[in-house]
Amino acid sequence: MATRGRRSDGDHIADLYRRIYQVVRRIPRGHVATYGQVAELAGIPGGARVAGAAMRGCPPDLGLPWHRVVGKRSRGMAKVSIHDPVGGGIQSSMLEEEGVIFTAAGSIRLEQFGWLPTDDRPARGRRKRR
DNA sequence: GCAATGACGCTCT
DNA sequence: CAGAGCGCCATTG
Repeated sequence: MATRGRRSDGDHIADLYRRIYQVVRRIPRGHVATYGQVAELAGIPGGARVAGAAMRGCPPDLGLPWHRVVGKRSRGMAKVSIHDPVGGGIQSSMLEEEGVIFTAAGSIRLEQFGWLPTDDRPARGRRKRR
């Protein structure tokens, strides 16, 4: 599928999607990232929609923390963009459980819970111990 | 290969 | 701060 038809059997999902899942997986608990951020880190600048499409078909087998991915509504403010009333409720509950606080309007302050992809990579071989 | 769709993003009103 | 419109990218039919 997907015009490239490389992997005939199994196939599953495009390698690009896999990269997106990998990015979502590295989001620290208690923080949230936007689709645009995930897409850019995955190698798709401006492909926020693609990240969403990938999340929509997120395989539960990977235990992907998709609930940490939110839609950037305004500068410094994000909100759950899931169209599913049930899934959206689950995501809010999960985030709240992780310590994320929602405003009265149901938005999240990125300046407080926004994930900053900077600290990662101790370089000196010193692995960060979680 | 073209047309339509979508868990988005930014700007203007 | 909230709502509506247009644009961007990849997948699917």
